[in-house]
Amino acid sequence: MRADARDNRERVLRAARAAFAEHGAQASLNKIAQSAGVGPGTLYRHFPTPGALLVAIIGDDVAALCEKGRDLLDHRSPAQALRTWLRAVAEHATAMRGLVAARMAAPPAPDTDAALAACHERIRATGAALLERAQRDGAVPGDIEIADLLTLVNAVAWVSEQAPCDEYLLDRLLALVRGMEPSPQEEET
Amino acid sequence: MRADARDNRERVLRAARAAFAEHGAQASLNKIAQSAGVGPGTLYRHFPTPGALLVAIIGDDVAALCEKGRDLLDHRSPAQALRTWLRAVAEHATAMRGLVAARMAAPPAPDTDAALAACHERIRATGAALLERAQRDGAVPGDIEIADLLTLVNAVAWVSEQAPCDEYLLDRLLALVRGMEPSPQEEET
DNA sequence: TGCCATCCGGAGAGGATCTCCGTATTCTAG
DNA sequence: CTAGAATACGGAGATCCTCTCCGGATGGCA
Repeated sequence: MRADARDNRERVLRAARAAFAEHGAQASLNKIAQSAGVGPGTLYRHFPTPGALLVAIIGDDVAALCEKGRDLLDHRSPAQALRTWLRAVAEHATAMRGLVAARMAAPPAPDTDAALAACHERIRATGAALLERAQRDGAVPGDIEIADLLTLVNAVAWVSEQAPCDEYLLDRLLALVRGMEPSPQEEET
Repeated sequence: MRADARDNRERVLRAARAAFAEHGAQASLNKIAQSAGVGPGTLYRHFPTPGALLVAIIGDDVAALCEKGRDLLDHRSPAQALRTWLRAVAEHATAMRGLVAARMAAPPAPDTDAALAACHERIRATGAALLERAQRDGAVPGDIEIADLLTLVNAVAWVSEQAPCDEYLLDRLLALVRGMEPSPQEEET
């Protein structure tokens, strides 16, 4: 890749991050290109599909979530570790303001970009380890599947950001999920 | 209202129902007007805001849900009555293909149309009666609030329609909600 | 330094939302 | 029945968005 192309790619990515943080998923790709100082053609050449842009933006965050999940495998309370991690997933999804929700909430469809599917899989595998540990511990019902749990968490994150005026909605909704009931003593890590 | 205006309003409503059923929330209002045989100006005069069109479309369905809720108050199992009704709410939301999700999933914000807020309130009141009955019966934890429960159900409905290939996703996700665990013997009404 | 593969950027097609206002139609009063 | 007033229609058009295409600029290599 040529040096100028690499520069432009970085600038677009920075602009996209800022735009999505401010306007949510309905940020105009046009304006992202404009605020990055490139033409629309350049944006679409670097990121042909919305999924490509999404993966480029959240790739680092996904890695961070997976690492946090690995760390939490050592937590003394498996159930709390799972809850803490799922809450981090939800918060991350909320921070992306619908960008994640629109593309990642549901399980991958057959036509999903391969890179996006890979993100899904990494999150799923991390969550599966935490869930299995909590289930072996007996703290979480055994009939729960990680894919459904993640889908539900994403849905909760999505709906929470529809009501930005209610900052506790996310926590209340998470507490409505089986296996996510907070114990009074426990606090987050 | 003039007779021709009333006719046009009905035609727009029919076209809108069909379009939303086919294309989901992102149906083009332009094409709705076109398929109704009216100009865009006419559509926007009758329904100045998206909320107005939504309320006109789902008004009847909301009434039907409330009536179903009243009927279920006589059901022998309060918990199952609540579950059955919430599933009906979710199915209705799914049938609207994102139209409801986009506008009704979250609690009403201060700037919500009054009519839309009224729909919310009618659903909430119906659900509150069913929930309270189930809670008195001891079958559902007492710390659950109906507004949160409905928000969660709407979120579940929204995410389920993102994955149309998985027809059981809605039921699996609902089963993940506290107080919604199905008992093996019970069946729906 | 000069050439070529690579990349840029903006014009523009196509489509959506929403507004405005001249025109047409319905209703009503005489 | 008719004429005027009130009401409603509808489409042109302003504005924005997505996405494509290609002439021209530019970086990297021999």
